[in-house]
Amino acid sequence: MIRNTRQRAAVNAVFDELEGFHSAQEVHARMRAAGDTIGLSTVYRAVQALVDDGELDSIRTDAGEAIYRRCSARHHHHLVCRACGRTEEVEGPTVERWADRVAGEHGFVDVKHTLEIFGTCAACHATAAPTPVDGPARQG
Amino acid sequence: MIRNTRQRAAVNAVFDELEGFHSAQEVHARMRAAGDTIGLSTVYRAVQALVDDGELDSIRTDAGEAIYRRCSARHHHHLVCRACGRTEEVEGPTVERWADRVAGEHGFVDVKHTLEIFGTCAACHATAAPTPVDGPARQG
DNA sequence: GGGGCATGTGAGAACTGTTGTCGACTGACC
DNA sequence: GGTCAGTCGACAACAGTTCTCACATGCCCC
Repeated sequence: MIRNTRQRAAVNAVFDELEGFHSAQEVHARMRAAGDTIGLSTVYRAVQALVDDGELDSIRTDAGEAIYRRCSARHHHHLVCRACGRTEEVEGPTVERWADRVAGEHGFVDVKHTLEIFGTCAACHATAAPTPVDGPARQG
Repeated sequence: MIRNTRQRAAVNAVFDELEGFHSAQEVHARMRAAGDTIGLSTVYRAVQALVDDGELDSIRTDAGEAIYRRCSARHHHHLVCRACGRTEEVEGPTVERWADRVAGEHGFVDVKHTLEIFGTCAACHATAAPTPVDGPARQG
């Protein structure tokens, strides 16, 4: 039996309010700052449950930290500003087809792929800013 | 001044011998097993230096561990078997163009992207095997 | 070839993000 | 309201990585 608890709903609500990707630690800190007494373990559990339910998408930063974002259910990719963390969902049927075809040509089955695009958004390009979300160590 | 040390050359040599992706810990264990007295810190330093030099490519597993592989210099992506860790380099000019175009349409500049394809290779598909290299938590 | 010194090394501590543990709590079903 | 499995929260434990610091050594200059 899966319960609807106050804590889980609260974590869910936080992602409703937030734009872009945020780490579990960040969500925890934000909730504690807002007066919520939720534990860090609970935030991790709630976030993972939401990922399992398909409510959130998770990616890993270059630093190895998992970050999360409320996403649409359909398959898509992310265009992430490495300066402000702003995220756009983008769809690429071309890429899906290409990935499936290439995998098939090499005899691979049960294929999934990860694709994230990192760049500097127009707004941040004008004003140099710090780097909350790291891009890839190397193009690959 | 960057020195040519025995240790750095040894780490480099290990990747010459290895196929597929391997973690720093794994390389360290392998070198120790071979009688080398290299320290773990040194392996991390050497590996990062090689990544900086473009000699190695690094990606993160879903578990957050950084894994490395000797790669060709040109831009490419990886097709990784999640059962045996076998890796194929694949090139996708279609994808490169798509990523640049999409980023451009959203006003993003200085764009880089990560793309990894995870699947089960033909050989492993026949024989169920354990999972040394995790795929993505969710397609994205 | 030898001296000097900046750079690299290695062992282990420290740090960070994440997961596991355990007693207490609580929401759903009766 | 009673029962009990699922959940909570504090904290310990864990894994991967980075930092520290005393010591070693490769390279430049003579």
